Formats: sequence, C-alpha cells, structure tokens
Amino acid sequence: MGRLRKKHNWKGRQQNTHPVTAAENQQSDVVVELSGSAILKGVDDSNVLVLPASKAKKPKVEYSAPQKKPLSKKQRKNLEKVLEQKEKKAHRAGILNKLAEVQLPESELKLLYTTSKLGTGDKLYQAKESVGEGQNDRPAPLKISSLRGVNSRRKRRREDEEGSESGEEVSSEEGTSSACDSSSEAGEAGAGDEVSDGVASGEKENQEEEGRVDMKEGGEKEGERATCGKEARQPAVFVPVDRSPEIQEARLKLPVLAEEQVIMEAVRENECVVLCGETGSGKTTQVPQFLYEAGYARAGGIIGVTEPRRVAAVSMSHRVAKEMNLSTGVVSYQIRYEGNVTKDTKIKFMTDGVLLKEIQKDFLLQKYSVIIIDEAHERSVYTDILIGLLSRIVPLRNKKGLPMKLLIMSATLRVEDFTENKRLFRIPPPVIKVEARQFPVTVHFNKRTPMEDYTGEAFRKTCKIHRMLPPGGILVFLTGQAEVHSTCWRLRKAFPYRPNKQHTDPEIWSEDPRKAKRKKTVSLPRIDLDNYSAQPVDEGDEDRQAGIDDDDDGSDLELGDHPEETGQEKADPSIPLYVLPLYSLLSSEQQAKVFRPPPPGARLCVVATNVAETSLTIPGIKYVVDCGRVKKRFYDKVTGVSSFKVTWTSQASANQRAGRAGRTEPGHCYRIYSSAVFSDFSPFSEAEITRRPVDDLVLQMKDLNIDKVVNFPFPTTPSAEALVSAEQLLISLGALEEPPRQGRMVDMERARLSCPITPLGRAMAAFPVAPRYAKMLALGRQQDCMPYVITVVATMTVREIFEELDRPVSNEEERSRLAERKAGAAQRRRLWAGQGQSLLLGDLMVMLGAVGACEFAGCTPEFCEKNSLRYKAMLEIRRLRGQLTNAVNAVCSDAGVCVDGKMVPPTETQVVCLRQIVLAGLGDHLARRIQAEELLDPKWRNGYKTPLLDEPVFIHPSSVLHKTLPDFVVYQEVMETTKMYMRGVCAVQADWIPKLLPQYCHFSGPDPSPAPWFCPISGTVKCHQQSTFFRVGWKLPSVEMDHPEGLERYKLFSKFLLEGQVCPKLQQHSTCLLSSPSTMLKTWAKLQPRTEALLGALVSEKVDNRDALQAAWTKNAKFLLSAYCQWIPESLHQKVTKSWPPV
DNA sequence: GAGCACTGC
Repeated sequence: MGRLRKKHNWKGRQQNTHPVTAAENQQSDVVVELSGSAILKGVDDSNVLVLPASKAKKPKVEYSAPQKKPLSKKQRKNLEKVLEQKEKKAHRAGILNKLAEVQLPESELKLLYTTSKLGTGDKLYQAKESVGEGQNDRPAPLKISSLRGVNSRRKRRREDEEGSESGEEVSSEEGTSSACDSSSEAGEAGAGDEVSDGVASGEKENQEEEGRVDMKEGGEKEGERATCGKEARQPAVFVPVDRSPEIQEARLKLPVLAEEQVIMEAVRENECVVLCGETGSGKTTQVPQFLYEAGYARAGGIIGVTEPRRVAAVSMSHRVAKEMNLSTGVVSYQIRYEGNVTKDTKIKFMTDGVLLKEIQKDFLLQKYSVIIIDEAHERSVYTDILIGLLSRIVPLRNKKGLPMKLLIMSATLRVEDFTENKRLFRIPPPVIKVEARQFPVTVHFNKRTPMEDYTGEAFRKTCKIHRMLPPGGILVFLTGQAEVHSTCWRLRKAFPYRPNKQHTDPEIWSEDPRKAKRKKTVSLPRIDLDNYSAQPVDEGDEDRQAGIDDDDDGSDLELGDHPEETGQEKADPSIPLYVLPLYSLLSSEQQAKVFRPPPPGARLCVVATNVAETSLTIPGIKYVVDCGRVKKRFYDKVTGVSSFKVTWTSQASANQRAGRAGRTEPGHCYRIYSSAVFSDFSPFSEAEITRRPVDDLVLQMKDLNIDKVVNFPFPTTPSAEALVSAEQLLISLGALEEPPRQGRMVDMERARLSCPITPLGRAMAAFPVAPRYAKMLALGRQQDCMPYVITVVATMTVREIFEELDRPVSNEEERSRLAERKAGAAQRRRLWAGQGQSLLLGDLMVMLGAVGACEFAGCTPEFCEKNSLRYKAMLEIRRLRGQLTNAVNAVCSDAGVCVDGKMVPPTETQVVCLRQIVLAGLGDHLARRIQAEELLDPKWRNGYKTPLLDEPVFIHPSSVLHKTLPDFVVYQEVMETTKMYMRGVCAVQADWIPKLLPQYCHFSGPDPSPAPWFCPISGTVKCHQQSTFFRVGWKLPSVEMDHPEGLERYKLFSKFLLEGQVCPKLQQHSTCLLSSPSTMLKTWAKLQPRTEALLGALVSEKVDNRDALQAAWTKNAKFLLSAYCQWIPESLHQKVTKSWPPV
C-alpha cells in the first residue's frame, strides 16, 4: 500500500494540471491580461463578488480578432476610461438606488409593472440590484429611466471612438441600422429565389477581392448610421424577471453570467454571433434569459432555441421556465410529436428538425426575433442546414426591416467552419468564449495500446479501479451492445454480490446493506487522489507506474473467453460492484437505473456506448475508462451499402468522455491507449453531412426553391458524388424534373445538378420521412391501402423494432431462456408473415403484423416483452403513424385517413397493391436471384444480383423470405457484415417492373406479336413490349403498355380510326373504304396520297389517341373530314359530312 | 444460417 500511496503521490504531482478542459482553453491568458488583476484567474466559482468586474472589463475586441497582442497604450487608456466610467456609474446607481427607496412604495410599483406587462414583484429588483451593480452598462431597474439615455449615449460615443480602430466595428451597426432601411427592396420575389440568388451572388463575389467588398459595404453602413442612427438606436430595454433567491444564487456561479454584457453587446451589434463554451458554462439555460431580459421577446417576437435531441429541448424548456419563474406557456418546447407552445410563448426550445420544417412554412421565420442554434459543434445535419439557411434569412430579415439575430453556440473551439466560411458569412461573426465550470479531470494513458482485446483491457482497468481507488462511480466507454453485455457479465462475475447469481436490481443488492458497507470501508483505501495541487502537464506514457497500472500493461494477460481462469478475476464478493449496461436501444426502464443511486455500499459501474457521451449524463461518475474507439456507420457512396466499423474516436470526443468524470467532483479518466495514439486521433469528428446520403436534405432544399444545391452555403459541403446520387434518386422517384437529354454537354451537366422540384416532389417533401418512403405515401391511396402504407413506412423508419436476442449469456439458465425466446420470436414472425401473397410482402408483412398485433393488444409493455418487440420502437411507430396520417390528410384533403388502433389485416388485393407501392418507392433497390447458369462460384448460391454491386447480396437468415428465395425482390438496405445482407426484403413480380419502374427500363420497341391494338377503355394504342433493366440488362417479360410515342403510333391510330375502332359510328363505312386501313402501316403507304392526308392531319393536331381527337373536334368540328373523305367513295361524302364529327 | 453506434422531421 505504501508503494501505492507513493505512486499516487507521484502521479498527483505529475498529472493533475492536465484537466481536459484546460486543453483547449488557451484563451485564459487573454482573460488575465484584460482583467488587469491576475488574482481573478482561477477564482472561478467562488468569486461571485468579483464577477462583475471581469465582465465589464472584457471589451469587444475579445472576438476572434486574428491576433491577440498586449493592450496598446491607447487601448489601455480606453479601458481605464471605461473602468472609471463604470465605477462612477456604479456609484451613481448606488445613489439612485437610495433615491429609489424614497420613491413610490413597492406595492404600488408592482402595480405599475403589471399594467405595463413588464414583470412582477419586489424580490425581483432587489435581486437584480445585487447583480446589477456591476452590470452598469445595462440600465438600472426600471424606475430610473434617466439612466437609459445616458447609457446608450455613452455607449455610442465609445463605439464611435473605437470604431475607427477595429475592423470589426465597421459592420457593427448592421443589425440596428437596417431598421431604417426602407423596405423598398423587399419585393414579392419568392423567398427561396432570393436565397438561390444570394447563393449565386455570394459565389460570384467570392472571386472578387473580398476585403474590398467588405470594406466598401462597411463604409456604406457607416454612412447609413450617420443619417438614420437616431431612429435605429432604440433605448436599451430591461424586462424584469422574478427569480427565486436560490435560483439567483445558483445562477451567479455560472461562468456565462459574467459574460452577459459582452454577449449582449455582441448580439446587439451583429446579426450573427458565435458563442463557445464547454459543458458546464450554463450557456444553454442562461443565454435565452439574457435575451429575454434585453427585450428580444417583447414585440411579439419569440426567442427560438434549437437542440439536437428531443430530451434536451423538453428538459431545457422546463428548467428555464423554472429559473425564470414563468409558466410553460411562456417558456415552451416543440418536438416532433408534441409541444406546449401557446400564443404567449416567448422562449421556445425545439429540436433542429422542427425549425427546419417551420422554414418550409415561413421562410423568413417571422415570428422569431432571435434564433439560437445550440450544440452546433455536434454538426448534426439539420444544424448544418439551419446555419446555412439562417445565414441568408437573417440578412434578408434585416433588409426587410424585421430585425433578427442568430446565435450559434458551440462547446468546442472548432468554429472555423462557421466563421471562416466566406460563403456562409461574408463578414466573419464575432466569437465569444466562455469559461466552463468543470472539475478537473486527470487523464491517464496506457503505455501500450491493446489492438485486439481492448474490452479485456477495459475490464481489467475497471477491476483495478474498483479494488484500489476511493468511492465514486465508474463509467466505461465501449463500442456496442455485445461488448457492453459481455463486459457487464465479466464484471458481475468478478465482483458479485452473490457468487451464484447475477442480479441487476438494486432491491436485491440492498438486501444486506450493512454488510456491504462494512466490506467497502475495509477494502477501499482511504487515499484522496485529488488532494494534490501541483500538477505538471501530460506525461501520459509514464502514468502506468503511477498507481493502479503498476503491475502490467495488460499485454501478457490472455483472458479470452474464460475469465474465470485467471486469478485476477476470481470472484470477490467482498467489494460489491453495481454493474449496469447502457446503450440507446436499451429499454427506458433499464436505462433509468443508471440515474438512481446505487444500492448502499456498492459502487456504481456503468458500461456504456456513446449514448453516455452526449445524450445521457450519469450522476456521480468519478472514473471514466475509455477504450478510445467508436462504432460508426459507413455508407458506400457509389453502391449505397452500409456497414458498421469500429474506429478510433476523435480527440474532441475522447475529451468529452473524460469530461464525464468531472461533473460533480474532480475525477480521473483512464484511457486504455497511449498518448501517442491519442495524438494521432483526428482533432474532431467529421460533420455528419459528409458521411451519409443526402437525398432527404436535397429534397427539402429543392422544396425551398434552392435548385442549385451545390451552391448552398453548407458549413461543410457534402461530397459531389453524394449530391449527384441524391439528385439522381430524386429524379427517378419523380420528385425532380428530368433534365434535358439533348443539348450541349456543359449545359446538360449543369442542368443535372439543378433540377427543379415537381408537384409530386412537393407532396413528398411534406412527408417527414425519407424520399423513397415519401413516394410510397404519395401512391398510397390506391385500393384503400393508405393506413397500411403509413404503417409500413412508419415501421421502416423506426429502427430496430425487434429486440436483440443474440447477446452473450452468463449462464446456462439464461442461455436456454434466450434460446426459447428466439425460437418463439422466429415462430411469431412466420405467423405474422402469413402465407401466399401476404408472405411475399416478406419482412414488411412481418413488421405490419407485429404492429397490428401490438396495437390490437393495446400496445402494452407486457405484450412487447412477450413478443420480443421493443416497446420504445412501438410507441415511436404509433406516434409516427399519427403524424404521417395528419400529413397525408393535409396534403390531400379528401384522403380522410385515420389511425385505426384495431387495424384489420390487409386483403390479398391490398397486399398485392402494397407490394407494388413498395416496388415503386424502392425501385433502385431491386435485386434478382442469381440464375443457375450464372452460378460461377458456389459461394453465390442463393445469392442475388443488384444493378450497382459486382458482388452478390443475400437474404438475411432472419428474413421470412430466407427460404422462399423469390426471383425478384426489393430491399430496404444492404448491410455488410460477414456477407452482404439485404434487410427489409419484399418479393415483387417481374412483370410489374417495366410498368412501375419505366424510368429504370430500356424498352426494345413494340413486339410484332401480338400486334398493337386499340384499347376501347383507355382510347389509346396499346402494344406488348420487352425491356431490360438498366445497367444489368436483365430481360424483363413482355408486358402490355401504351404504344411508345412517335409516327408509328399515329399510323396505328389512323388505321384503328378507319376500321371504326376509335369511333364506332365510322364502322358502317369500313366495308367500302377505297384502300385497306392496313395500308397506313405499309412501307409503300406514301404512294397513296390519302394516307398522307390522314396522317398529316393527325400529326398537325397531335392526335394519336381518342381524347386528343375529341379535343380537336371541340376546337374544330370539321377536323379530319376532308382527309377521311379521301378514303370513301364520293357518294358517301354528303352523308358523312352531315353526321361529322362521328361521335 | 445470423453480429446495428448515435440522432432529428
């Protein structure tokens, strides 16, 4: 122990100054220098009293000005002047406050507030005063109105002085000055057009000297300000908020509060501001409040905040409402399926997708005065698109005299994609940095990096932590469900409460708490690892010596699958460990366990995937074990094949994981890889938009009339291939207009990437699902199929509706239980799939059956459990069905669909119809069974060929069609594991393909036999035609279809006309025709003038079907009469003329 | 004959 202790000491000295949070906080120097009193640094959460000073002393130059030098003489002078003024102001505020005491009694003041709808209560301004003292640039409490003018006047003077020095100041008045911009320019042009214009012009200007453009514009702005600055300058506003003293106190500890002044000034002076602050800075909860207090929600405008996750939107809205002492009708949220927004809502938290949908309805987002994009560093696709759109919307709004602000909030300092992207913001937005309040986390690296058995190493590290280190929860980061479960199992085995039984329920754990507690105090050393203050920087490779890593680096332990063989893992019930798995697909019930305190005496150990990195925060974690890897989905851009691979994580992500150890107290992070490996990690993870297909995004943008998606100001542009294939797919689905097939190559190329949206595309864009599924919804009305199509689409959209039953098991009992469940699940799938047509709908029928059965049983957790369905997935499907039903009814008002809880199974006809609709949506996902003669390799047995892949794909063994092996199938996706497997398979008939997917087929021309014929029902010329499927040239059966357009069709039509098939009234003359009608088709037909006369008349009016003929006669009753007369004897002319047209 | 991280409309 002594040795250990010494080593802890060593480590303490060596390591502790390397809290992860400090790694990127280089700006702390700046803070010191500006604050003028070095003592302030490091006095973080306990120095409430000094906060105002540091706040006031941070001038705007702190923005991402390219270089940061010590203050110049002039600047210092300015600073001193400002400080002096502030001091005076504070003094004056004090006096005024005293004056205030002799003003109206508070009870009366209260009344005044309420009448002016400005807030409530006395507590409020007392509280405000205590904060307000330092915030002297902000107007003092309401009652003293004289200060306002003073403030803004002084402020303006100062700005004018500074303006000449700082380049960024030049544009600073944009936001306010634009208010006096007359809206003369605000034409009626569609908003979307303006965007594409903006995009185009932005691009053009990019090629010019940018600096000059900016300067010039700045100059103009300056001029504008001179002329209309007076109106633009609104008096500063303060909307009071009545916070409870506890809230007020807690708030004061948040670092972001010290920056309120800086932030609000920046917001006032800029259209767009970037705010960087790590977790714990309080920006998400406080910044909306700053804006509210500054009056941004006064004039009916809403402060909108977007979050990348639903839980965050909901919980943040509740928290902010509570902090502000306002109802949820004022501080509200909106997520996909629900919300509590009212007409009184002032602050609205929502998921990013919700705002994107709102832009579709109102491009200018007129009800918002500010949009805050939170967690922009996560770079979710919607966040990226929103930033791109808002970079155009905000200037547009200001131009139209409807001022709007954009705040981008990010946890990391990687914001160059936003600030340095000239296409996005021509004038780089200012960047404000906020310190985070995090406890220090000491990072320990392994000396060696296990390449194979990292789960084993994670396990061993966890064991050591548990054996040797003081109390505190352990969080282990692994990559997937299977790893999580097997590691849980090994840990439980190593530290069981009862050696014979594995339990996870705290109730069982707490059976004998006294015993456990006693054991704990005995077995855990009383060393406080955080008790060292001198902490040199990274010496990662050596820290294995510093304590728990002392015995080895894990390389010589072959743990394999039999952990019980190694002495180290001998079950040790004396120190109980409360082990819990955590991953996204886990039931809510199981997930909730990690938030409850562990049973008394036991240490909490959560083995988690990436959910614990951002989505869920587990309380009480002191130790993090990081395997350094993530499982990521990969898409092949060309073939569309998905696969999951485990890769190294990024530095930012590893730091985020480490940060999870420092939420409640100082913590430790054990990285089971070397610091050298860490330094090889990429600094940040790639933006999601570069890693996935973008067809849905492209459709959304086209719906906003952004035709040239390549020119869209993406923070990070998706690859050209991804954009091309998205456009291609959308054209095939009929959502975009087909580009011209002739013309100059350059023009064609250009047109290919800027196809406008079709009416069908608009309808599809209204459905909040992937375009392929949206197409199915658009077709779903036939045969009363809509409720089924909606359900099928909903199930395909919700991931993983079946429970994963292949997890590792801990004992024989569990193994047999799981095997039983698996068998039961397989049986139910077959049952749900049914027979005949129903079975051919395949996996989609299974999903439909599962949802139907579940809903029929009332969608209870018990039913799901019994049938191995994921309850969460079933709830999501239910809600999605509701949403899609509403969307369908909205698009098509006479559809009249409703959600039927007790949905009866579809009829045979309906199933056929469903399969055809699915084929129409998944046309590019068609596969054909490999024929016997093509079977070159035995490995290809039972394989399928697809147009885009050279290799065969297979029907997954879990599919109900695994043994059926239909000739043609469509699939939801191809996933590569041990083989290329199709998921979500549905059988289709070969003869449907040319009919439903003509865009993918090459037609050979009408078959000679049977000869083309006239269809009396449709009134058109029909024929049989053969075709082949694109790229692969699969021969498709000859099918009946409309005769292809062209001269031949006119000839055939005239033949049928002469025969009396088109107009039965002409039949009576068919026996006395001067030539046979079939003359029309002869190669020598031209020798007879009457053929030419007839054909010429038809062609001139484009008449090759009955409807067109009717239309021509409506226009001109004598149409075709003379041409027809050439075919009959003169004796009949009069009679025919009399009864013309023969309808 | 089997292996899916995480999100949002």
